[in-house]
Amino acid sequence: MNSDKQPVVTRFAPSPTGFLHIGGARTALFNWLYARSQGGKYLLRIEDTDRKRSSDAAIQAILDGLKWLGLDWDGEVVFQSGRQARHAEMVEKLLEEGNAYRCYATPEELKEMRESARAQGRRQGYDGRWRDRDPAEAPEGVAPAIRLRSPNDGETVITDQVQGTVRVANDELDDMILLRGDGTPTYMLSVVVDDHDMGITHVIRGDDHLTNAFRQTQLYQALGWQPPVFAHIPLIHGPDGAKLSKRHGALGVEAYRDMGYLPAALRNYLCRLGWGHGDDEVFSTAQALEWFTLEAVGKAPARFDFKKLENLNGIYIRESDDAALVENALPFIEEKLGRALETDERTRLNTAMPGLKERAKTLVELAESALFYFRERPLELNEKAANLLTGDARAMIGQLRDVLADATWDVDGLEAVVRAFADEKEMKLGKVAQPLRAAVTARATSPGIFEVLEILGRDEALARLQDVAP
RNA sequence: GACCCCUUCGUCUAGUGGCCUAGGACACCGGCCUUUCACGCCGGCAACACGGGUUCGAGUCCCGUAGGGGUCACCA
Repeated sequence: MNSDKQPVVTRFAPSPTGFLHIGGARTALFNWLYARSQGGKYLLRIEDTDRKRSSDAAIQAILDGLKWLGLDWDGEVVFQSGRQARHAEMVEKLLEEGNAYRCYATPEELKEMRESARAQGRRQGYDGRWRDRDPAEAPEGVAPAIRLRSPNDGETVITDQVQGTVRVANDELDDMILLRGDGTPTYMLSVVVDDHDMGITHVIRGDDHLTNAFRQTQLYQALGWQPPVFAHIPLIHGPDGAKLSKRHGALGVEAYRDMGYLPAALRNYLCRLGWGHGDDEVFSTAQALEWFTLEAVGKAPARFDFKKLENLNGIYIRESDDAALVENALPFIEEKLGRALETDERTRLNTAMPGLKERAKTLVELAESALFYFRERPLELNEKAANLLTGDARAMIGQLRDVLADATWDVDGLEAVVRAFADEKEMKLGKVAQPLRAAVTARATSPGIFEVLEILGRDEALARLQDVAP
């Protein structure tokens, strides 16, 4: 597909003003998928040009989030803040060639400009008042910003891999600031210079950047550089249909981790948001790698649906192997329990896992449902369990305990005894099994009760029965 | 407001002019299985925003309308 061209290089370029939110995670995923599927490189660049709004904690959260998601990047992380000299150098070149100019307009002036433009219903933006003005007229003591002298005629066209051909009239675009009055580079300048210097061939990002792409294209042209291939992917929206952002309901990926979602499930789900491969719903990352193309990315924004993620996560949990699930669920269990699990308890957890994982959609649910195995007697009954253990039921449990004491302690042996007991009492199995479950697990739902009894062990199980018997 | 983008079941989507009386998945509602809850299986509900064209034929192409979204900083 790309055989006669240079190798693909993509990048994910978050600004460290907060955690890695779900939209960013998907952008990273798509960049990663595209680069990896093309045999190219996927780089990471932290856009910390605005030092005031950036934080080390945010940088760490982003790195951690990407690692947790399994989106490993090539090479060293590039910090944009470390490249300011290079950015300024390019502006110098632009200035020399007459493609940029100094602008002495004050913030107040600019504000006025915007307000009157809005009032008159005109395009908002800088009016170019210093574009051709003699620098000799520069006011005293004002540090100028440097603006790009962008074309006023014609149009700028982008051939976007997702959005198609998009064009805008050049007079819609004002002269953007490249270097602030204090000499620091703006985002527009930095991205272009960095993407160029890093050899980025494909810029895949949220389509909230689509309009930026026009300005950036003009900058590329002024610099005499070949613009990268653009692919603006639609945003992820919240349930209300509005852009999901840090200040609008978006959660950091660590929140998904804490809610007990598996990285593989989240990757799979994110793939299905805006991209698809026919009717395929559940597929591995390896398969996504085989199938992924930018062409198949849709143009319409998608809403985030927790129910579907949850369903997918349940599938991944069921398909996970027991040992891995023990590792993954352990932190959740220990946190709820308030203590670490002993070695033999971990073994028990592993043994119980097939029954547990069948009915959990998240690691949190999995942990919750496993707790009864490790709680200490006497168990605190939840409401439903308490309702099950009526006076009659407790009396029955007392008798059942005695017959159970002589049972062969495995699933078959236990089931045989309980069924015989129910027959003898002329009770339906459920009438016996439910109180039994309540007594042993302190809940009304659990894995198969005979399996639970076996895993719990004779002594512990009988003691728990004794606890609720009259 | 200006510019740009979008529009198939509640949600994610398949669909690239005839295979569509529109398919799948999640959710929802029934049923089966069953010691509970899940799982699994079976069945059901449910959509081409609207209006004009083009065409023998339109969910698919064109135009318009409506609705939604994004962007308009010396933020990124």
